[in-house]
Amino acid sequence: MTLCQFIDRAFKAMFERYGHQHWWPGDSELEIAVGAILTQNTSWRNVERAINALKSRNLLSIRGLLDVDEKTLADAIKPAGYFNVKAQRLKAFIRWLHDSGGFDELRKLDTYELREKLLSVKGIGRETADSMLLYVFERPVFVIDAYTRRIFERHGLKDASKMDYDRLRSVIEGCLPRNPQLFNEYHALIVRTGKEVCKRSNPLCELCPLNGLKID
DNA sequence: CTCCAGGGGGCCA
DNA sequence: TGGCCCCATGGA
Repeated sequence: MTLCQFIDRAFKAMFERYGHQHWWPGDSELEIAVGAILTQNTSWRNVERAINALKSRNLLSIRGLLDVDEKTLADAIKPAGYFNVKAQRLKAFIRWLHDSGGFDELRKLDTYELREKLLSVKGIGRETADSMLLYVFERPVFVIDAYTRRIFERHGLKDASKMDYDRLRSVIEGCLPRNPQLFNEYHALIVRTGKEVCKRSNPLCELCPLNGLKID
């Protein structure tokens, strides 16, 4: 099957298996954005602990993150790992967010400009920027992560795991209508499928809902 | 014990 | 550009 056929059928297969994922888990724009930074190369379970710690210390607000010193912040987010770099990244992000006038002001920018601005913040790379664009700002951006690369590679897209981020993103986006709701559900289903059955340690993926789907 | 998890920056050829 | 190393906790 073609790449676009695979993309279409894969979504249907994953959705039939797992249903609506209700992403991004988080009660506010800020919580989603903070979670996007904290989850860099880190299990979501550990991120939840760090977010809960931030909440219990009343730090999960723009004011709170702006005022807290980096060492205190690092101590609070310890369970998420890389706590020193992530404390730096959160501080850099929150300063930028504040200086930019907050989420409401940033929403006025077009997607391209907003993406460039996000990428200019130290500690926000392409995946983190795209996660925020999709799940905070509801823009039709397809998030590429390790699960996405692995699944596409396994199902016949050669070198998907090595392909340039933006190239893979545009290839996939080219097969889909620019619908933020669809992109939201699609990425969430990929992560769900990756966690559930298509792990790196389980290349056979016998229970994978995508079994039998192959790109030519 | 080892491997991995919803990456990104710095450095160097 | 592309490869390598560093960051760090907690579960399997």
